[in-house]
Amino acid sequence: MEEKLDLLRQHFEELFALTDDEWNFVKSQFQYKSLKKHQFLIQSGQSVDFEYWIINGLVKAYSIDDKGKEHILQFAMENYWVSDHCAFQHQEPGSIFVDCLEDSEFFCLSLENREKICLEVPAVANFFRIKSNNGYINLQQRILSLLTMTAESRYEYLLNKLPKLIQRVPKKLIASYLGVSRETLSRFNS
Amino acid sequence: MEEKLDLLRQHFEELFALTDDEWNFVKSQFQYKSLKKHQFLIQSGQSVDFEYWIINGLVKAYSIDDKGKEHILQFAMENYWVSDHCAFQHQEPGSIFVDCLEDSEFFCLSLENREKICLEVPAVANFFRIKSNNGYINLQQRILSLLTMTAESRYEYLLNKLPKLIQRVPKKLIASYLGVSRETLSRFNS
DNA sequence: CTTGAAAAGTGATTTAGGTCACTTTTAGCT
DNA sequence: AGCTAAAAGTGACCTAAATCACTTTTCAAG
Repeated sequence: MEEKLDLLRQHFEELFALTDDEWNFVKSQFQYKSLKKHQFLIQSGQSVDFEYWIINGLVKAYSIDDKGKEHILQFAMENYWVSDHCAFQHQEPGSIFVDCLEDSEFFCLSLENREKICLEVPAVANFFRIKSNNGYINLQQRILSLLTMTAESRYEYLLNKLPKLIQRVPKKLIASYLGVSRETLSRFNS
Repeated sequence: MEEKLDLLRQHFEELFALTDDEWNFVKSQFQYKSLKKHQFLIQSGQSVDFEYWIINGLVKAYSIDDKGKEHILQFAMENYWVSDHCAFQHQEPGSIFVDCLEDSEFFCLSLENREKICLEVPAVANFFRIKSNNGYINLQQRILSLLTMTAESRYEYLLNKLPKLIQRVPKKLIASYLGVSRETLSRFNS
């Protein structure tokens, strides 16, 4: 477990250094969780008590529309953060599902503990500030790609940007992430 | 000018209180800017030296595709923050335009000054952390709406969510924000 | 008030991508 | 290795929305 916590410390310290005292306080606020492929991390309708840092593994976050179709909001793997951020932040029942595409391990942070470490340790507040800002930037680019690009060029773009992800994820899920049908995606490129 | 700065202080203090000393330091890091309708705040290809808090007025942030078509990323009015966040954060030439739909006033914050006040005043770091997180949540919802809803229901949704905005903005810009053609939007509801 | 430009509306036509139905391929599990 | 189920490919057809071309309405500036 200590090595896994070290990975998390490294992750924090990519942006801002922490003293040993600060880190010992910070790490005590996380709890560990492990899930097998196909198990759920978050389910629509249930409370969302944590945001999750992924130690290793791969998950998908998605919503299900009225016709039962799944729409992928995010793929998240090792070193990523994932949650139903909206439900988590407002402490209300979630509206999306997150489940494991591979066996996965997580460090879990409650809202209360997140606010505690952010107020106690300014470096952590700054860490989450920069992380959220980067996340915002990524989503803006995804929105622009949805507004400006054809489904085919969004696919090419993703192939370039995250080639490793494409390997690990069935194409029908990629299709759902891109907002295109499985059949149409299958007719792309060659 | 002091009243305008007071508005900014109130904006910060909606989330975290500041001492007078902190505020005096923070406010000294902003500069004022005023633009008339149709003037540009940010232009594609140019450096993006600031992020902007809008004192009053209304702007649109958009990109232009290869066919010259405009795609609206964001409308921003009083109390909103706007920039080409990607270019600003990475200090590289911008790829979007921001121009004024109405006469507008701004407080401008450089990256250097933002980092300075965030490191100096933890409440400010926490302010931007929460703001970015909320922004992230909003963009996730917009992505979901693009993936799951028809153009018509996105329009109805926007009518409910931001009725005041619809009043202030020509419908062809709303269409561009929703990712639908002007003509198609015009055929909706009635 | 007038007038020129921008915005909005509308019909006709085209098209990207969805849906349905079925086949082929691939990947896990005993 | 053999079997089942999921994933991927493919043809035929359909539809939401784009595009094009034009008219009507609204608005702002002299």
